[in-house]
Amino acid sequence: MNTELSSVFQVATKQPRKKQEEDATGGALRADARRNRERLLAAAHAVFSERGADASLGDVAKRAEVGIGTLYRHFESREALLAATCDERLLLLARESRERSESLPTLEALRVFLAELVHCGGMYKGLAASLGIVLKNHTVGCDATTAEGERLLKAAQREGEVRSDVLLDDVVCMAMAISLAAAENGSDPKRIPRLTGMFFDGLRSRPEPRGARQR
Amino acid sequence: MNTELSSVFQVATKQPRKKQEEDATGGALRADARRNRERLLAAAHAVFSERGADASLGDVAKRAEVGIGTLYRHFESREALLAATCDERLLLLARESRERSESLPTLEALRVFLAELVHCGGMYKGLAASLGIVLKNHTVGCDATTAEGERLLKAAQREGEVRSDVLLDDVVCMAMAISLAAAENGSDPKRIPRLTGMFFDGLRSRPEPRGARQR
DNA sequence: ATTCAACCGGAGCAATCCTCCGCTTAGCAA
DNA sequence: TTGCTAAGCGGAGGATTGCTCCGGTTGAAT
Repeated sequence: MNTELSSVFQVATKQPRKKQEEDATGGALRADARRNRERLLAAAHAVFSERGADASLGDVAKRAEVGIGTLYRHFESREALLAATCDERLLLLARESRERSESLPTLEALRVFLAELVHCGGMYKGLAASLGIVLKNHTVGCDATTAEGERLLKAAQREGEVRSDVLLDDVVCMAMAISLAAAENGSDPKRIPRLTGMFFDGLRSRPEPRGARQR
Repeated sequence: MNTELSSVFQVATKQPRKKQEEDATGGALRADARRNRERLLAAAHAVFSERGADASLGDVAKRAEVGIGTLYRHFESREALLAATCDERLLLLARESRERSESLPTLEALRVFLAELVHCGGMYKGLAASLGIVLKNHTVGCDATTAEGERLLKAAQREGEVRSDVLLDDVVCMAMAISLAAAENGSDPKRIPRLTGMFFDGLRSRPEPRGARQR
């Protein structure tokens, strides 16, 4: 939680040794390095898919037919690797959300965004637990998703639809929780929409002062 | 994380070998066994307090001046040990809640219960991540807390104050999430009440039909 | 005092994480 | 082509930790 989801903040993501210019996609790498990076990503996706987000990194390296040292050189930590592995998906999430928000009311766009985030947390078993840390890795996808979330939230708040004191981290955290709950075995399938809905209602600005309504 | 908070359900808690009659408190144990059990609990509390809920169990045994085997004989898993360690606290939580609910409106009692649960999740660093599993251990305290939560929730639902489709697990899960968020370093102190409040608003029955309210 | 089920303890195996450093090679310049 | 060297490779190995197993010990009932 687990493993360690003890301290939930940090920054991470450091490319090979120096000169990473071309951002996290690995642009300025030597040919062999680039090839290995791609192999690692593919292997990671495969292994995480079938064994969960806390699979052995040794297995990932093995599957990529690469030394464990190589894995660690490319990805500083499990979270960095996870972030890189989810990158495309997150990028897509952000892009689609942006498009959607042009034809949807802000609040609705935010709701779908949240639902997608929850869904993303279920990408690999156990991913939800570290989604918070993962999103802090400055990957193209992570940054895009974070930015988009911030944008939607701020907009909804400007429109008076959402409590003004809520932070994006609050939202991310709740998305994690919901993903987590969804992963419980024996959990009924309606739980996700139920929790998402509840959370969303709580997010909204209060229409009436509230005190009223007895019993 | 999770360590490892991958699969979140299970039952656990099995006393020594057989004849545990007197429930989890360890009534029918041999004198030496009982003594060791108590030492382990004290040590566990100490170690978990200073190193977090995912501290090495070897350290716990060492601090208790007991073999690691003894630890595992008494507590089947880390979660069982955690549950036993939190037992008193949970028992108190349940008792106080019950008393409180006699002088408070149900909804308010439920709110305080939730807040207390969140607070309890912060008892040891990293405890929140496994609170769900921990509560599933059939300890006196766990059972009492679960029962009390169920009672309050059901009552609030009967009174029409809370959505009728919500389950206790949903509530526990959200409490975990909030505890978790509170543990982030750099997290502002107002986050807990904010999140608890939001969650609570979401929990409540909707007064209006739904569609209404524009903007 | 005798007996034995219950209990103790820690050696030891297995799984992981992550670092460290000697060897290899891509890619550039002459 | 050849030579050079920084960048990259890879895996041995130290350090943790989890958990099991079993020979030896002891409480307590008779």
